[in-house]
Amino acid sequence: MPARAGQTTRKTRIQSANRERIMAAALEVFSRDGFRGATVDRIAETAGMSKPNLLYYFKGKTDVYHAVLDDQLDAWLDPLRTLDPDGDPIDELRNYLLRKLEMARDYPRESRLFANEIIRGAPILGDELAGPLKALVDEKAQVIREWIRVGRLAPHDPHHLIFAIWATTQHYADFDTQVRAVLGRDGEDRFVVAARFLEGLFFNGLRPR
Amino acid sequence: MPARAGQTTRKTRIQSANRERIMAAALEVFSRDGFRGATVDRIAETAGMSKPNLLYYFKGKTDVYHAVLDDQLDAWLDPLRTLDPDGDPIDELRNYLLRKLEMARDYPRESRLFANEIIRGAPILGDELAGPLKALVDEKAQVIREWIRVGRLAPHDPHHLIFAIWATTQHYADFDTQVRAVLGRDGEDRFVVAARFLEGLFFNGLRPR
Amino acid sequence: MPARAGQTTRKTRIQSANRERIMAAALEVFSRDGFRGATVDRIAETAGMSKPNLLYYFKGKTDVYHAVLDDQLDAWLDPLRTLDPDGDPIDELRNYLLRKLEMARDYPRESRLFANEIIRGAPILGDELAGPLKALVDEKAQVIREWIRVGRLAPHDPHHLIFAIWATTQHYADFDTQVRAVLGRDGEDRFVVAARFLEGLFFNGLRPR
Amino acid sequence: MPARAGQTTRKTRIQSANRERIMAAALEVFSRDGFRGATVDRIAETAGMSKPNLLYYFKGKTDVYHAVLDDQLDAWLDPLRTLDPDGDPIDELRNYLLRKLEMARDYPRESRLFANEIIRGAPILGDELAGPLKALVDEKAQVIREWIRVGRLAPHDPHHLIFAIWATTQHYADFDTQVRAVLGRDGEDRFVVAARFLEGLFFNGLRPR
DNA sequence: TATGAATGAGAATTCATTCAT
DNA sequence: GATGAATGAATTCTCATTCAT
Repeated sequence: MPARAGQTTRKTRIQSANRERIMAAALEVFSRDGFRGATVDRIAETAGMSKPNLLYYFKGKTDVYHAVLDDQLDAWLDPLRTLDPDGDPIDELRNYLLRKLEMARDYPRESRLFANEIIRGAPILGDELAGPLKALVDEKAQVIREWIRVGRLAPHDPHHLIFAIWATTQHYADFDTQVRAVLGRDGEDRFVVAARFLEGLFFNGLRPR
Repeated sequence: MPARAGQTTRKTRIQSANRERIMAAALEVFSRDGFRGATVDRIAETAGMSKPNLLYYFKGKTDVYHAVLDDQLDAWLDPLRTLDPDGDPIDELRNYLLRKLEMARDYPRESRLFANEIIRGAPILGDELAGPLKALVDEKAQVIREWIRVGRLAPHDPHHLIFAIWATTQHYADFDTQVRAVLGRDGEDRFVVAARFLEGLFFNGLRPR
Repeated sequence: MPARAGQTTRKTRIQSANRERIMAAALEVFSRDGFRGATVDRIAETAGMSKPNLLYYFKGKTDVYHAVLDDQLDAWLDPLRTLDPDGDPIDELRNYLLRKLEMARDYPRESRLFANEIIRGAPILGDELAGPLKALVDEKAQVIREWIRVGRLAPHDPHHLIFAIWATTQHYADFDTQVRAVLGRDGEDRFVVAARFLEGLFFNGLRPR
Repeated sequence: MPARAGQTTRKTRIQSANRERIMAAALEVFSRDGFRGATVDRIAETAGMSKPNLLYYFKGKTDVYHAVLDDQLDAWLDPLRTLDPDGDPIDELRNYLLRKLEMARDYPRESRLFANEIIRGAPILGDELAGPLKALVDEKAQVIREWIRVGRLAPHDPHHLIFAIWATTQHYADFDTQVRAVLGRDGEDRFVVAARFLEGLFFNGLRPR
């Protein structure tokens, strides 16, 4: 292997390793403090590097923020993409619901990152929402609509159904502080109860059958 | 009545009028920009007064923030308080749900104010959540539990039911940007559809009956 | 006199006094170090105030720079404006030349300020040059052209004549360091000699008559 | 020739080639942005090499600046050196004047480089001005003085005559922005008109003969 | 020689808060 | 009560220079 290739590889490794360290730190800080609340200093410190060195890898605070959002968006929307038109409607939606809940449990920072961004009015992600996200949701709404048409699902507005799944699951990440405060320290794991509850709510509703 | 008393009264009136102007402005600014993003300058400007004058009425930015949160909290929790143990369970919960949705429509700033606070980890409201809020929710959970016990409601975890109502309704305030982006400009008023959808979801569930 | 008026007056006085202090300091610093070389810190220090206080009066470094340029431009062009079409051509031009030389002697900072700006490509003053300045020069060029037409002045391009007057006089301000270095410490006051020389050069030329 | 020697030779060639590339880039950047406004990054980029590599050839920004000034100074003063005591005074001065004007046209960056340096107070070139430059000017002033003494030139201060030639010619490089703005887009080439004008001014003066 | 990586010292600007009247 | 003036503590970002290879 020629020296050049070796050099290039090592450089690239440091580059990507450092970019990843920064983005991990940025996820941590942005999700906790929001865009305005976050400081480059804190991100650099969290990433274990000097501020100017961080700015060697990213043009500025906004650039880092942008990169983190972009980096996470795909993974964040992945569960919805897997909703299979050919699967069993109840199974598909249950899986989606539970997978979203798992993500709220396992990736609360990502959830809060997006929550912060959207509450702010999505200054960065605005186009992404109106473009790719809307397209994806519209597509899946059509799937749900078809399921309803063939009588395999009770008739409900499909867009708002998706909103409801987002809202109820991400609530356990975004509003975790409140959930914990209200539930107190005792009792079963909140995510286990939440899973059971949401399944019951979504598929059977509150009215006794 | 002596002049002194009159003066005092007038001062008090100006005092409370100005405090209200400030808090209205602060609600506007804090809900839009978050705590860190908000500036005292902006609040003062929105309130139509000078910054030092604002700080004559409140000790500092945090103090204003505190006051606004406190001021709104009662009104914010009011709907839950009206949940009547002696009413019809379905009616009571429907009313609660719809009232919360109306509040998301009519008072989105309050919703975002609390959303921002809680996502940040409720640095100010922490005690309020673990104290009065938990007490209120526990009390109403007991009411729901009783309704379930007597078979007038399908068995679901009452705390998580309340979370679900909060999550699904406040979603239309906090994540309004995303909701609008996904729904696009056409179609029926989103709150009308949301009301119909949530009623259907909560009481009947997705499974065809 | 009502209290209001008194207050307003005092405020205005501090305001304008401080703005003047800042602009005097800025003239000093910008003319010495150029726009890039100047620092707000230095200007503030020279003005005897804190940096944030300076920024209370001006939006930023560029704003101060702008203000100083605007402030000086009028005075700087004043001599040219006084060129009187009805006066004696030789007298008028001699007066203009000598007045410009006096300004180079008495206001070298202003001269260098503009020199710096124009060498940089006149990023701020560009429009001013192509607009008002060009108009003024064109007008006076017409006057000179008329003097030539009636035979009271040897035929020379009037625009370039004005350039030559600018160049030769401002040279003693802008390139003072070089002038002093070349002339050394001894000898007659350089401005006295310059005045005599320029008068001789401009009106008689080098060729023996 | 041994391999070692060949290598050394090649290195030296690369060395001097790179030093020249750097200095060419530095001339470009320093003349445009001034010393403070110029960045090593920009010079390196313009030279097509990395910043650390540039700093391998020069100790620092100041060192590059120094080198460029030194490099250009000789060429810059060359026209004055050619002023021939034995030539025809009018011809000699005309040639000098026109050659300086050509240099302003063809090497405006060099002119601006020195202009910037001298306006700043010649922090680097100071000694050069008071030493070699003064000596050269004094020598040529003596030549001019002799021409005057024998009546072949009208009596004018020789130092200031040289200043006037510098000022009027370099004006077209240093203040090019202003010259263009005032002259507008139309009309004859400004250097052609300037040459004709300066010749007329310097040798005949403004007063009709 | 050459360069990717790293950093300390600024520099501009913002902002909560205080001072003085 | 009200406000113009003032400031210290950040905070973002730039840049000359050094390090390590």
